[in-house]
Amino acid sequence: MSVTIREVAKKLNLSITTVSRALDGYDDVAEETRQLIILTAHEMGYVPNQAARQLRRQRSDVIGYILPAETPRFSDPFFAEFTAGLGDEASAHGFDLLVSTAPPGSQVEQQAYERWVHARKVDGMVLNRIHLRDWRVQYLAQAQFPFVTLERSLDPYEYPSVEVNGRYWFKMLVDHLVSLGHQRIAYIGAAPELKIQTDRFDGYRDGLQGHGLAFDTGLVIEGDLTSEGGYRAAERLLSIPDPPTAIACVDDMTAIGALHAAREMGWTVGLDLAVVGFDGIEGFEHTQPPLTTINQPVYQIARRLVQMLAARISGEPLEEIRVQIEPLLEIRQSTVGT
Amino acid sequence: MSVTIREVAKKLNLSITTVSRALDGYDDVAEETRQLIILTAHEMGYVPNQAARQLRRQRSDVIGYILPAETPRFSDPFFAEFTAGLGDEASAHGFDLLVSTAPPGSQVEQQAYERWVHARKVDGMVLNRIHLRDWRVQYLAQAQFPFVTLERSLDPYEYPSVEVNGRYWFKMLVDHLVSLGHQRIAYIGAAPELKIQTDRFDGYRDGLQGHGLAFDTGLVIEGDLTSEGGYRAAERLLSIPDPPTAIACVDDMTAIGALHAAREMGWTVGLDLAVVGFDGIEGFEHTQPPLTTINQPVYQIARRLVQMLAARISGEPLEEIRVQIEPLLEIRQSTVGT
DNA sequence: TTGTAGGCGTTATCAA
DNA sequence: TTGATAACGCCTACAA
Repeated sequence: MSVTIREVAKKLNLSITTVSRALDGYDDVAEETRQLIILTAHEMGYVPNQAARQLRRQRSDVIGYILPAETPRFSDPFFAEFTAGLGDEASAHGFDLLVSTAPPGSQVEQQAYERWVHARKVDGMVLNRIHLRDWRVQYLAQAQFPFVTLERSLDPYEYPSVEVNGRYWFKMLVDHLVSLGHQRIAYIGAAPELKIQTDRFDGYRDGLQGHGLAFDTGLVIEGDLTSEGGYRAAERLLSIPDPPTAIACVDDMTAIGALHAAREMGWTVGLDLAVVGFDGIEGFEHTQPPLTTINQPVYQIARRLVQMLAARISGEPLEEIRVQIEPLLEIRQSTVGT
Repeated sequence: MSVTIREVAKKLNLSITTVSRALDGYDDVAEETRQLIILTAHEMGYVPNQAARQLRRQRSDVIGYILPAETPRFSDPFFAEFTAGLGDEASAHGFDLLVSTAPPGSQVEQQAYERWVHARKVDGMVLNRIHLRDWRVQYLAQAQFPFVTLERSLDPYEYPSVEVNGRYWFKMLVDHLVSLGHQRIAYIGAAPELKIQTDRFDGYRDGLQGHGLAFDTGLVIEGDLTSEGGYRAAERLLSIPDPPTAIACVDDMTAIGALHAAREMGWTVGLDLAVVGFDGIEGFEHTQPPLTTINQPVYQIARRLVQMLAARISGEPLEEIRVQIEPLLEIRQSTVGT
């Protein structure tokens, strides 16, 4: 076993109280004593036991993130970039990051939240892929447990969040497509209970309506936020008698799949077909062809979330509780191919 | 605060012992009592406090991974895929994954190891980017703390690891290049203390020697395993009077940078210049042009490591302590462009 | 089959 | 400035 505070105290003929306080930097320990303690503790290789400290102080200095995915995929670039931001900013605040993965709405997910939140394994949680009505938000809000979210549910609670106006910016994408002359614009979406789906789909319809274009349910397909889903959906869309000239995808992963399908079916994306995504995932500017998208700074958003969470945990007031992030319309060759 | 075992016991007029045992599935509790306890505990929303349990049982059910990077980048595809494997397999064994990031050899790194290992925040550690002599390996081995590594240091300890024969497979890359007629083959490497650098560089020289090609120090540059490093190195290599016709890169990220630099300088990679990488990072088959590389299953490797670590932690014997993984030579257009 | 009690290693209260 | 001592919540001999 490791060396305990008791052993350090015994060696110095001091009480554990004094040792503890010296090490924690209280000012009611004689400077001389403090130096001696610090030195000896270091020499003996003393490191405070985290479990004991945690039990006593009622906090863990850990924040948690449970990746909401059917099949656990940290390697999805969105999650990778998001997790990166969480990890980096957490370190900066003296927190460690505990991660896991669970299918949304599953038993596993509930148990994970219980184990972490209720059992105090973490001091705060980060959520994304929020649902219109989200049990996680309800659970955490009711438990009065610190948490932050990317996007907000409709549940009426006060909690810090970062948002991007998906409706407004998706409309921008449609505007862009229309300005290029497109009239038949398809939409590949996601599960209807997801906040981003609702928002972006609304933006899609706003866009059509704004230009007097008819809304055609035959041009709307539900994907699953993976490239496979995008692939299958695009395959279907491009096989109908009167195929669309443009495909607007709810996110970049979906768009990648659509690009892939289109290429395989002999279309030249950027010329006879336009494809757009939403997210601005790093690295996706190198797809073939480069993808037109709404670029939101995922990494920065994650860091911002952790900053807010840290403030929440330490009880500091937040200047802004609902942060609005402005993304950028990034026009690339998937819509304006040479 | 959350509800404690004591409150459950009080409510049922039972001792906490009985409650504890019933919940932990011991068989010396009357079936009737057990059912009642389980029901009430659930109703009251009781979840055992992790800190207390951890303090008592002397384990945390957490495994740790500290990302060895100068600047914290979880979004580097290698780390993303690696972390993905760790997280997924950890879940499967009932472990959570604690992640952080620290510059190799830094104070921060040492402190992180102390905090996690010595202070028992984790039950085991996963290491990669191993050095020829690696203080982490020495530290953990001497502390008799469970850990596993991707690649092995030369330190003489017994510990589970997964390896890929970098020397052998890098030679395969060179063989491939030579078979295409290349005579001036450059090498962009990494810091010399890294095991992968030594191995792969040895393979590079083996390759040259095997074909009677001279080793030219002017064609060797040290990169840093980032695409920026690869970019700068390739820029220099392609600016010398008698530039190489092929560039072999120590890893895929470096190769991406090299591709980028070459393209910007007007070379057509695959035709007037060949570029190869090493790692087989998922998604890099879509670079422009697709990258010839040694494809090692990073995700699978990570999972295997966690399996071994889990066995180590629970004290189960390991059938194999040094696992050798066979990667694949993946020939793509960066060497055989159309 | 159930209960009592000690201790895991800290921190914090209070007294000296 | 320092020291006894009581929690924190749980598990587990051991006793009943």
